Amino acid sequence: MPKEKPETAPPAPLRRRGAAMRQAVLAATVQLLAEGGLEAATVAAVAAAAGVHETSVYRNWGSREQLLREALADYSDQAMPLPDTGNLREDLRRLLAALAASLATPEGPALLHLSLAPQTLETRQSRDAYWADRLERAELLIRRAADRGEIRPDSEPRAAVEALMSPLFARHLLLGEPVTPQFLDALVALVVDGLAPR
Amino acid sequence: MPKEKPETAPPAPLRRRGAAMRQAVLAATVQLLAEGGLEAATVAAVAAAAGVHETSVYRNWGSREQLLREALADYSDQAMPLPDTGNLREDLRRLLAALAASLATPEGPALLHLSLAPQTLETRQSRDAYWADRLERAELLIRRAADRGEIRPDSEPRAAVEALMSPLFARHLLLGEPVTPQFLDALVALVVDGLAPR
DNA sequence: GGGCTATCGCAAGGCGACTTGCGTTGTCGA
DNA sequence: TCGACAACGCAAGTCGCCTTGCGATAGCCC
Repeated sequence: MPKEKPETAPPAPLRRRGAAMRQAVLAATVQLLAEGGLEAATVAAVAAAAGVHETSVYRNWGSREQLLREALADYSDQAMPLPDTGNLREDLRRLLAALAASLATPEGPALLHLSLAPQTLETRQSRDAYWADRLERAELLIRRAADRGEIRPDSEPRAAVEALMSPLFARHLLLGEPVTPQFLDALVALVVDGLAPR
Repeated sequence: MPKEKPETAPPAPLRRRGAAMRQAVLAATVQLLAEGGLEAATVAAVAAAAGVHETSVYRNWGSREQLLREALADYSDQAMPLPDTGNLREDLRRLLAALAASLATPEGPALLHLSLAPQTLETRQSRDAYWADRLERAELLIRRAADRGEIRPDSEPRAAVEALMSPLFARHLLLGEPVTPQFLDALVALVVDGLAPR
């Protein structure tokens, strides 16, 4: 028994079009993704759940990859806060904890895995931009600390950010190890010490 | 014209079996992988190149994933040297440079991508073990430096190793950025400073 | 309200991964 | 040397991803 939004849709339109259809498909995708992970969200399953034909999915998104990408982009964008406590170590701890938490949801690994599937030139560019943006936002924390004189001015924020964030990805993708608070603390301590004035 | 090992194989067996067949398939896999990357190494292509039927591949390896995994494992195992120059910074520089170089070959990304394909419990365990082993070997460099008194004794080698190696993976997998010598230097400098006595 | 067009449903089909049942051939041991 | 059995080839078929051509319809504009 399919759920119906209690809206002004009396007998439910037999054939949804345009934005309504896209919305339905994206919603179905997110739901299947959350329930059964990546492999549950086949195009056929999504189309059936959305009450839409498979062809429409391909016409609107081009491929399964892009469908999942867009569904996840809609869903997980406000996942990286920019704390500003006035203390670099604390800022970094909070940022990384938030990132680790979002990676621990069912959608986190799905987003990661999508990011590394074989790609075309254009999807690869948007992927690169997506992650580069996330790194840049984290760099802000470090630059602010530099402005405060908390760290030495000749440091390389980019290297520090990658040294901090990449291990979280690697633990999920390659090591299969959880990101413990202890590990996070050790990581932050290492990098903050590395940035500190001598 | 197929190459023949100059051995005691007079008219070349029309139907290779056992070890001979496995060898031929693995060799064909590595070659296709190096030539055309992951997507070129389809099961049909590998089987054809090896002069073997597709069915034999599935009977011997179970899946394409495992075939590629085994082919790469055979191929890329002696890729992580353990330098011992007596200087931590130099040791790390060499280790990471070697790792970056091996990731820059056609087989490098293939190995990475295989490592994160959806896995069964057992393949995931062997993958975790594979990478954990590589991290542990790198930890040795840091422990030796600790023994030499080059860094402070209460440091966390594990966090340092992950902070150093993970960015190389992440650049390949998520950022699509090359690992430049400058970046490597900045990374090593950051971590070595973080480990140094105050 | 009637007509037009972009959009959608549908059927058919290709491709690659993977499976299964059966016929065929190597190869090793009696 | 000659079976016998394990190992391979072959054919047919399933499933998921993806494409294409055609007919049907929803929705917007007049």
